Amino acid sequence: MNNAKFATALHILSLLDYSKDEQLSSEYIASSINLNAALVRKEISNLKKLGFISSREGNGGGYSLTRASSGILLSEIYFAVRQAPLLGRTNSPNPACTVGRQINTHLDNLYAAAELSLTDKLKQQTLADFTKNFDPA
Amino acid sequence: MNNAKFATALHILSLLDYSKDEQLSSEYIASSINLNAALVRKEISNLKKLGFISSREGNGGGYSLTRASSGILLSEIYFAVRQAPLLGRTNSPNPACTVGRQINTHLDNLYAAAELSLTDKLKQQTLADFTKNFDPA
DNA sequence: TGTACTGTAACAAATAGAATTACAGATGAA
DNA sequence: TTCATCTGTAATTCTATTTGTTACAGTACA
Repeated sequence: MNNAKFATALHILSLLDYSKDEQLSSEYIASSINLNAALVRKEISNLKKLGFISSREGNGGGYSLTRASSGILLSEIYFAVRQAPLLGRTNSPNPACTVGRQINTHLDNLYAAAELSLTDKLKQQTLADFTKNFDPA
Repeated sequence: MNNAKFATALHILSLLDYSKDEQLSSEYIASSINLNAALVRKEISNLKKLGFISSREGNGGGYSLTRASSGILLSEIYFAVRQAPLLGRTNSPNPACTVGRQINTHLDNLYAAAELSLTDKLKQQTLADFTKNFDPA
């Protein structure tokens, strides 16, 4: 995870939670994140598929949360943007070597356990918990 | 962490632990990982600085572990190769926006807590624990 | 003195990520 | 009905990161 997807997704969702009653445009969101509006729409398209966000096209349209932020776990957001193993990819080692032949199995187990401890932690906090950190000013 | 550094480092250290009494050459290690020998030497140069490995130049030279594998925590290996925040980088949001101005502080806190839960997990296992998973065949 | 190594730098290639542009389609309002 | 304002999405370029390659100086054993 060397990209900014998690930060971007959480920023988007925080904004939508923070402005619960309005539809926010991709342009507005993009200017808050300081990112291209098309990229925002792309990331939102992913978050829509997963049911976090709904959109309205056309004049006056925009985005809003579909679920209560108090029910959205940060771990769900993590899974929504996760695209690669947390600890990086593995190599394609030499099967003729005792260590090479077995290491990816052991790495996979280790990575799974490590990632689980991280997601367990993220499970303890909701989007609502996160957004209530923000000072209204 | 979208690279294979952790897997590579752990592979190198596993080999050295597995062949405790011999000096292994970068060529040998590279062929087990299926990686270029110069890259192996480069990663080893990092692990040397941190005291995990010592080397001997010249004919018959190579690499060996300097510390007992039972005293090397997997969390130490993680820190040795860590180069970016685990959950990815943050954006450079708009300071004129209430959310934008504050989000990186909150993200940093969250990232720190999440990473800690992962490293705590890795702390529970040593290199020796890891290598004893390997069947000798 | 030759051979087998490490150490390291310079460079090239491949891949991934981010940014840009463009435009079709939807929708509300004048 | 027509205009302006949006979303949705694809195509493309740009940039950074990661990996791979080559080369060669320096070290040490035989």
